[in-house]
Amino acid sequence: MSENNAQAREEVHDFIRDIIRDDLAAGRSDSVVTRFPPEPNGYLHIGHAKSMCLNFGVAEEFGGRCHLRFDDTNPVKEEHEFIESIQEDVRWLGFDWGRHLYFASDNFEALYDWACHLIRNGHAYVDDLSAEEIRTHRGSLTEPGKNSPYRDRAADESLDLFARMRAGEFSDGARVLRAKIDMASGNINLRDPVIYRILHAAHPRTGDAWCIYPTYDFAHGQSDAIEGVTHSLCTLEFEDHRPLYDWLIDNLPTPGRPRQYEFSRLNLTYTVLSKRRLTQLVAQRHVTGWDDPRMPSLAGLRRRGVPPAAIRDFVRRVGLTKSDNLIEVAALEHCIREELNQTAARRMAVLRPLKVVIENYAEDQTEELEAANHPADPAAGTRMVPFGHELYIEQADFMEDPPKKFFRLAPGREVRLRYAYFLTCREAVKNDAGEVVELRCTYDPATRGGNAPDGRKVKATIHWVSAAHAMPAEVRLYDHLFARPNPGAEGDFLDDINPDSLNVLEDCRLEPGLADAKPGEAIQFEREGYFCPDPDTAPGRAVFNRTIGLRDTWAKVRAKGGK
RNA sequence: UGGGGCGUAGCCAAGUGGUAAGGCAGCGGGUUUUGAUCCCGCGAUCCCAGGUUCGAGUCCUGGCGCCCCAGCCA
Repeated sequence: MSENNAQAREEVHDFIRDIIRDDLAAGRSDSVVTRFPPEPNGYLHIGHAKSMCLNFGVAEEFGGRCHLRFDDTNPVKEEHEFIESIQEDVRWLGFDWGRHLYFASDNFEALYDWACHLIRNGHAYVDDLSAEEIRTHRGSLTEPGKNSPYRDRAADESLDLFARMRAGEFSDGARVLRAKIDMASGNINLRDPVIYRILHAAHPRTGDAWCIYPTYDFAHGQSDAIEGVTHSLCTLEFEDHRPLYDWLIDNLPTPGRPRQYEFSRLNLTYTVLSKRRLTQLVAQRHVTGWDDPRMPSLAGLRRRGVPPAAIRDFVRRVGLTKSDNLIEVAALEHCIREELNQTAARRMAVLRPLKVVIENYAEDQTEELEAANHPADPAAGTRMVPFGHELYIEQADFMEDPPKKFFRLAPGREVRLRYAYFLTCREAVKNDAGEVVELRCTYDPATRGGNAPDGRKVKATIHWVSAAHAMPAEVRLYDHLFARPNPGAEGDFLDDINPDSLNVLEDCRLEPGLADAKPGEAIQFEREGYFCPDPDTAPGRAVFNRTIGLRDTWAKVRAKGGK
């Protein structure tokens, strides 16, 4: 964490920051104002984190400011729920817009006036063509478009019609306002783009005040200018819009001259990051909601237990360019482990319990053993863990007939119980089905704490929990939501959903101190991974999420045929 | 056959004419009371072909490949 901050303080270099440095040096700007401009039609995801880290990061590095602005120009898709969740997520990621919270809808009146300005100057006209007709007039990628028959109607007539559009005289789609640019342009965005449409829909903020709404192109750059934004940073798909962005600024009496620059969006393997697809996953119940821990949404990552610092670090590491990219989730997972390794307290928890009876440990005896909260950080202190005649260990830590490289418990084998004693397996008790259901073992009282006075070594240390003191819990294990690296690359992305992305373990046994774990608190279950209490936790029902497992080289050895 | 971008290792990514950083993944090895962490070591004819230059990933010319654009979405 402290290391991340130290790195963040070093001067960051990428093409956007180079441009800004140049702008400042050349006097093209004397300050830096950026903005993070979500549309409130869904939850924020890790792709947005890249944009936030850039916009808020740049503002901080250059002593400027970053606004949070909602691009709320399409009432049919936008909802209050999203306005709330987005603010929560931005704060959680660690960013602060101060008093600079804005809405494009705050500018509706100014935008309307500017639209009239355009009409008066012969730069816009009301078109009576239908959506279908406009489309056919637009031409194709290789053929120029045709002028609308209404293109040259008098400014006064357009002004009158536009006022009547606003007054609600026409139905949805009956007319639109178009910028008058060039129907033959190779850039389709310049073929008289629609800048206002009729939408008889209630807006989350302006209610029924309007029935015409500006399009993105007519709201975004102007809002930038009104707010005094100097650098409008967006993703590559808007590169084609920049000539229109500039054209509008050039033809309107805007107070400032914002410049748009584009960078490539983030893509992750085994993940889907388009709002359309994420919305579909939620709506069709493939996940439990936007905050399902398998979702790449910030709400999902938060519930999963991913620390915001890990996300910021990840974004820093993947860099900023204009190249298309598909980053391996392993890179994200590395950042999560790195952060959690430093911050998470250690505890013991048995996920798939196997009962161990210690024959030479008195049935009514109990003792408390000291365990480090973070072996690499003495300042984290220690805690006392109860020990007794019956324990639970991990089923995977015992094999009746172990392969050569298996170091854990087996009949006749001795291992160390972490922070406790050496333990030797004497016998495996089986049920009628032939499954091992209990281990009869003995311990060596001389090895208290985990070291043998005679210098005897063991090849493995395993975790355990006292049966009499254990706290029962449900633990949810997650895997990638998609089974293929690039979901939907061939066919429907829904067909690539991983059927085993969620594995619920209902009968786990936890070290009793875990009853005090706070919601969202990161804890390492030793030898298993990083976990955190889920909000589904209720009195008498503990639920933990596995944020991510520890790296598992044993799994690799096993997979390589070590069997 | 239009317009706009992008091509450096399996995945990201530095490099701005002087002889290919770094991270992730992978593979070896060491330490270890977490098969974790930590530490050490290993990988590139820079999309291709010509050209300019003493010298090219960087400059020029010509190709090839990939991405985005024909919403009254953003």
